[in-house]
Amino acid sequence: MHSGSLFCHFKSKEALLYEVMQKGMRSALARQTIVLRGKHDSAATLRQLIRLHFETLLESNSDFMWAVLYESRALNTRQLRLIEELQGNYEAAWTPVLHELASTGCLRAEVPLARHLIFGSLNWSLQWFDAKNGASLDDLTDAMVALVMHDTSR
Amino acid sequence: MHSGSLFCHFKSKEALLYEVMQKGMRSALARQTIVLRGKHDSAATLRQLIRLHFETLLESNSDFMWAVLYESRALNTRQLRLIEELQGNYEAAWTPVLHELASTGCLRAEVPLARHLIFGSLNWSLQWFDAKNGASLDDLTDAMVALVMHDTSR
Amino acid sequence: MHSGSLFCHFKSKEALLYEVMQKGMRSALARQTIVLRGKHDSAATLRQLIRLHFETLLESNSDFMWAVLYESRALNTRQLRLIEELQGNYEAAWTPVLHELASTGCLRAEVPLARHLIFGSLNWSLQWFDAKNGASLDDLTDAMVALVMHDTSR
Amino acid sequence: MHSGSLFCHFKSKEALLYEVMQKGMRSALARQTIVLRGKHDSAATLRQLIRLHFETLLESNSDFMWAVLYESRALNTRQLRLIEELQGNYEAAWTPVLHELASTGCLRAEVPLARHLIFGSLNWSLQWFDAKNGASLDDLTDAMVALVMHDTSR
DNA sequence: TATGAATGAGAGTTCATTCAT
DNA sequence: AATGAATGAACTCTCATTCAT
Repeated sequence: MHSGSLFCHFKSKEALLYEVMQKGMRSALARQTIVLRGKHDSAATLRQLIRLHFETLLESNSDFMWAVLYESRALNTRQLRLIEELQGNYEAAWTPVLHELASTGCLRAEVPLARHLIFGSLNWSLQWFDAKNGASLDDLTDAMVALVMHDTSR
Repeated sequence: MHSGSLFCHFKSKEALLYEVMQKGMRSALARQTIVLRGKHDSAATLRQLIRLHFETLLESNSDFMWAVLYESRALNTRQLRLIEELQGNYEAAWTPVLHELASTGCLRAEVPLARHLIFGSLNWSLQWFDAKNGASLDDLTDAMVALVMHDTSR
Repeated sequence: MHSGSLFCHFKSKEALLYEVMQKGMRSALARQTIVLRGKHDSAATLRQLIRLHFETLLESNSDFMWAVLYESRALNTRQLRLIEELQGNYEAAWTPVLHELASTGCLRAEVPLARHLIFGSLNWSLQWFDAKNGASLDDLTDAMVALVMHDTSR
Repeated sequence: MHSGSLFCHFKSKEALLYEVMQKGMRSALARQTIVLRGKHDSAATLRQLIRLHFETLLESNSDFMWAVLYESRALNTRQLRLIEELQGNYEAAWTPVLHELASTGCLRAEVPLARHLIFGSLNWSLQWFDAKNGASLDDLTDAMVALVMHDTSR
């Protein structure tokens, strides 16, 4: 692409960034909503949310999450507020699931902090995950579930 | 500071960044080494490592970690290699502790992935932690330990 | 009009500008020539020239004069020379009329300077005249004649 | 001067333009105020105002007037409003002088229109005046006074 | 002939760096 | 060592022009 071509389609670089982030977040929210509509026990739901979030972060068409997580400072105040609202809604949907797991002892940390810590684990994968070699998204999901889901069977 | 003064002390902005990152990482490594020298069971050691890492990330004199985690792309290849080596050493020191915890069933995920996921939880706190209100570093440490350390008493 | 359509009709934006300026100036010259052909005393002729020039400047189909007066720098040398020649012819036609008025004492300034000053008064109206409210072109013409035509009746 | 140097001294090209226009207009207003303070008959005052305005337009350090008259569209709304206020004050100061001359029959056109037409004559000199050859500012002043000041002695 | 996405030269701006003081 | 004006490479953006449809 050449220097001026961007501006046929977007008013500014900022506008492109905003569009990408916003469209991406709406799509991620929509996919997450579908998962949450399915009737499953909360442990299965958490596994699905984790798996979906890894997809949202790491699949080839998911560059927007890098922008959402690391380029927000390039937005203006109004744009930032909307993106943060979308992120807020996305993360808020995890809270009831986490509460249910906490109530049954599967999750052993205060929910608000646990949510931050869990999203940290997931989001940080953008920094080190390499699709070419090493673990698959299923491996990651298994590891994450094993890491934070406590056993209550005994 | 005035615009030209930086260059009395550093060859370039890149050199300053490198100096800050390198000094910070060496100091973090030194403090971590002291913790690891103490004789404790691995559960207590992990708690101390977590607590120390939160300090390294979040205390007022710890801006260097933000640079290490988010500004590495501004370094040249040689500098980057050394910083990554220091980070590698820092994180590698956790591996034996995690292995010991895994062997006793306290840690229920494959160690290499678990380490990445745990560092993700911790490092991500830079994005949301606010010293002014909310949790303390002790709260964070408690939550993190509760989240990933499994109960083996029963 | 759409962005590419202009170039079906003109080689360049400059060519369009030149066409508009040139056509407009030729038409203005033609109308002025008709006025000058009529047999009138020089005072009446000046009034007609002034009135016609206000029309040429300010009527709705007269945007070309704005281009002639303020956009000439966008032309190339050859184009500029022709437009300036047309302007020169247009203004030169006033000289005999002004000389006759000067000879009878109706005009009290050296003709070459007077011509510049008079065209200044007229041309400047493009900057402040508002057809919607305020004076009419007749009002402007009356004011201009009253301003510069001296009384010789006494 | 090189491409970036401007921005050591001004926030933007717009800010430079505004500074130049504003400083220039304030200085022109100050000089005009001094002239108006002197006690003279209105004919002499008008001559002084005309002479001073030609200086303001045409002397070597007077490029700001070109900006005020032809580059205002490059300002933002707030800046434009202040510059137009300064211009308005500058031109308003002529009104009492013109009224006095109109009342004695020296000026034979309605004052508001006469003021516009007179400023047109003067301002237009920027388009054609050449200091190197031809008339002096005194010549211009004489011509302008002769053009519009009517004789009441007879 | 008309369209509108793509082009690229040029303008405006930023910022790390240099340099005279 | 400290200063801050000047530099120039790189970036964002505009707009006249081209071109495939």
